[in-house]
Amino acid sequence: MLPRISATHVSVKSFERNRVVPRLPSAFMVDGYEPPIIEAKWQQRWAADGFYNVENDDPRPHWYTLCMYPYPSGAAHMGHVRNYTFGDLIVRYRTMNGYAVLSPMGFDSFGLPAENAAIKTGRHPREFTDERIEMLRSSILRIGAVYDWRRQVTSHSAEYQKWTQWIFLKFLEAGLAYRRNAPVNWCPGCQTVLANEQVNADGTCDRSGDIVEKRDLEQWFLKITDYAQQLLDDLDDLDWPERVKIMQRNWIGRSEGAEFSMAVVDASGQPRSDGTSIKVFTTRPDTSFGMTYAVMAPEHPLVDVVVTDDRRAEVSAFVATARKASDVERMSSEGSLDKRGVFTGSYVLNPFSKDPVPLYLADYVLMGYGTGAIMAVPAEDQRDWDFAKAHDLPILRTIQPPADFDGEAFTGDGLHINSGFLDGMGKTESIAAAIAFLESEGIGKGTINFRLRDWLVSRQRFWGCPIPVINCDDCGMVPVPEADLPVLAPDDVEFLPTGESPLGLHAGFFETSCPKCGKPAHRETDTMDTFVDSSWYYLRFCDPWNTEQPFSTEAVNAWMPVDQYIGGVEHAILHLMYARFFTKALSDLGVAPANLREPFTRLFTQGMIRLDGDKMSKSKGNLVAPEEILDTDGADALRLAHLFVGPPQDDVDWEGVGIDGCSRFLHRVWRLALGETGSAPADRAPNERDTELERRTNRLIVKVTDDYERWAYNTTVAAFMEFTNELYRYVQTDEGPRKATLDAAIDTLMLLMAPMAPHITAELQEMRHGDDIHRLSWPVADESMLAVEFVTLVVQVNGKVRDRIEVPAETDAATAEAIALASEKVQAHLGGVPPRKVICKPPTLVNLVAG
RNA sequence: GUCGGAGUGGCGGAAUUGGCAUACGCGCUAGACUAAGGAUCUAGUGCCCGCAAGGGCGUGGGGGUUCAAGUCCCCCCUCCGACACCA
Repeated sequence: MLPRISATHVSVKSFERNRVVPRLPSAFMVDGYEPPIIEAKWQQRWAADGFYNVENDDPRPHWYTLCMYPYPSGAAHMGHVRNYTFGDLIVRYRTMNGYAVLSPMGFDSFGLPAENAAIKTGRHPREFTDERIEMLRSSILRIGAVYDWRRQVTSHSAEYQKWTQWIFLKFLEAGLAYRRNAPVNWCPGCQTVLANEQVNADGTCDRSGDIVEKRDLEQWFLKITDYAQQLLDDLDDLDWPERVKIMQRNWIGRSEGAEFSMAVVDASGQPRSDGTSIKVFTTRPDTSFGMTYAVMAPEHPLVDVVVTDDRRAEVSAFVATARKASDVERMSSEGSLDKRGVFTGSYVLNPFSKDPVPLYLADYVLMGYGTGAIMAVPAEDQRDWDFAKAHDLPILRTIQPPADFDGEAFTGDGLHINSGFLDGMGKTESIAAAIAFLESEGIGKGTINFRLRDWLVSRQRFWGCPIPVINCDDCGMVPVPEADLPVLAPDDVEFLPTGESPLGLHAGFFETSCPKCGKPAHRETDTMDTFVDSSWYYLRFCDPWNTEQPFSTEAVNAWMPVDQYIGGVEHAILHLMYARFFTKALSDLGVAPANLREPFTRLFTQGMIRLDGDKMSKSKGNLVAPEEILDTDGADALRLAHLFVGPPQDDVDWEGVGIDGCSRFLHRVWRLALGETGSAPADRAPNERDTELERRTNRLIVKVTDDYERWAYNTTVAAFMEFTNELYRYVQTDEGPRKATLDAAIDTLMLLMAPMAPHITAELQEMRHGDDIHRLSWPVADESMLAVEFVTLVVQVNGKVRDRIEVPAETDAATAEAIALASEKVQAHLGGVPPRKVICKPPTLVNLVAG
């Protein structure tokens, strides 16, 4: 019987035509291991028997394993294979350890590719998406991963959209969702707004190549900044990779400082009649005496007020340029700082020195951070230094730099000078004193600033979840009543290559009536960022059948928080931050349980797959398709290869993934388990060699269990190979194997390998014993068999290994020293002189320090 | 620029707590089986000197701590990733 292999790989015609050697299972002719056949068999059985479907009231202890739900891009690629291999082995391992494991799968099914395809082909994105979901689903099945498919969630389904919109309305009601004008990326070629990820690094449009501009448009935001401090604080308790936590901390960007107002004055220090002042934020209020000018962002609302008439023309020109400038131009103007700022003609009064200092506009000050204006202290800030040099502004040191300091701005700590009442103080002390001064003067206070901005969630797109709001000329913005949810995008739409969302052009969707007054009104045509969908899907998995609410608190309590979340490190910031924000907000709104403050207890971020150093992706055209390997070497070999290639968190180069070695190993296991290698087993009392193998078997249980717990899967596979090599030697000895010993060794190996190579172990277990390996319990080592009888005593002279001696494991220090000194090799290196010092770590090491 | 991660044989990597560097696999070499081998089995394989016994060197580079350093400390180099004017 031939294994089922797709015709293109074995047909003689294709062989001759392509002159390519077809990829055949390396050893299928010599043993009965035919992965495509047994894998299909077991996958069908797992799908049919529902063993991995779990109920919320399952009496076993609960465990929730989740892989980040994928965007349905078609057949699975190697990144999926890697991700789901990790997830699946945990599901199977935890199940064998007696847990009820929730392992759901769903699809992040809104997004641009489907919409772009619709524009290209005219097909509705839903059709396209549903098709892709089926492709991905079936190729995930072929990896052998098991899920509770009853719980599948797709973000474009009507039910899911209904609850996404319901949650949005809750946020709106609570003031967590709001609308305001914001600058967005506008592509003049496509006549539409672009998401940041659609803008290339050089500031051009991903699709048309036009230079993207900034435009002000009404946009929807979610108030994640309300949670900035909590999002920062709660990171500490999460069992997450440290680098992800660091990235999140940096993204939140908390900084302590002070905020204070300065009166706008003329050159002589006379305040304006309207009493205008500007507010600045600084982290270094202690350096205020060194402020020799101040700067506002070009977008600052007071620009028009403070600019003097003689400067107006120049300032207006500067503001216009700065606003129009793309990010590219802003960056390329580096080095020409004189052109990146302009004097307003006004001054502000330095409240510390009481001196008037010039007020500038410069594009290095951002409206979106702090107050949009700064005090400039060139002596202690390098950007201010550079700007001061370019504009011939004075520089006054307020901190004494060390004698050997040869830099420009000095940002370190030191004693204050030229600083009035702060003179002689260090940094910490003077910051406190400066804040106290601002407060006593009533012009400022200590404040905390975050870099984190509110989350812009509106997208001018069709293929996303519509924002459930109606705009009425009389009533303004009116939420869609809950009974009318979900608001769904229409089916009969035309996709034009203009880039404009078809929702606004579709009268049936756009034209509606106001739920409040009943007059004609218009639907909101913006849809939500797909990150909104992925911010709560893990909650829906707990209760996917609920038609009354997005999920019940009981169901969520049964599983949340996720015990193990697995995904790519590319989501380290946005997705994980948004999901954490949603969990906290839903908890505060009473939708999620009050005590659920974090969604993901443990996070694992896997490395990327590269090909010759490049990130493997469809757009780069360097994909290695898993299908071919699944058709030949099989899913188990592919899974093992992914696990064996290196530590799970590291990036891997596809070249290094050794399928052949893993396939060969599985064939070896197959032949061993079915007695196709070595001498016939005998029934006998255990001899020394048998007992040693039993000890090794028990040690393997300990080693592998430990490895599973600490994600050291590459060394687990190595241990399996090592053990199998040992068994080969064992069965090939003259006296042959002892049946009971060999069977126990192989049975144990099967159990330990089952989560990683689920098909072959299931098949062999069934052939050997007629039962189902995945329903058996994880093995426990026999403590009495873990002892080691003999160990190698390493003898060093001056730290260099000079001899190795087998000694009983219970050898004590004195004996070890005596044995070491008795070694001829050691004596030769000591040169007959007794050692000056002896370090003894019995029973494995003695280091003799020569005199 | 700032922050983070990494650098070990020809290659992927192992060494969990400062204690035998290079487990396991790939590749390569030799042998066995064979009509044949891109199958299978067995053995060898860090580099240098040496017939061998043995010796020397060796974890990006330089210094240090220690009886002992891939592992700890300081400086430097290279590569990768994230954020990029955040006051």
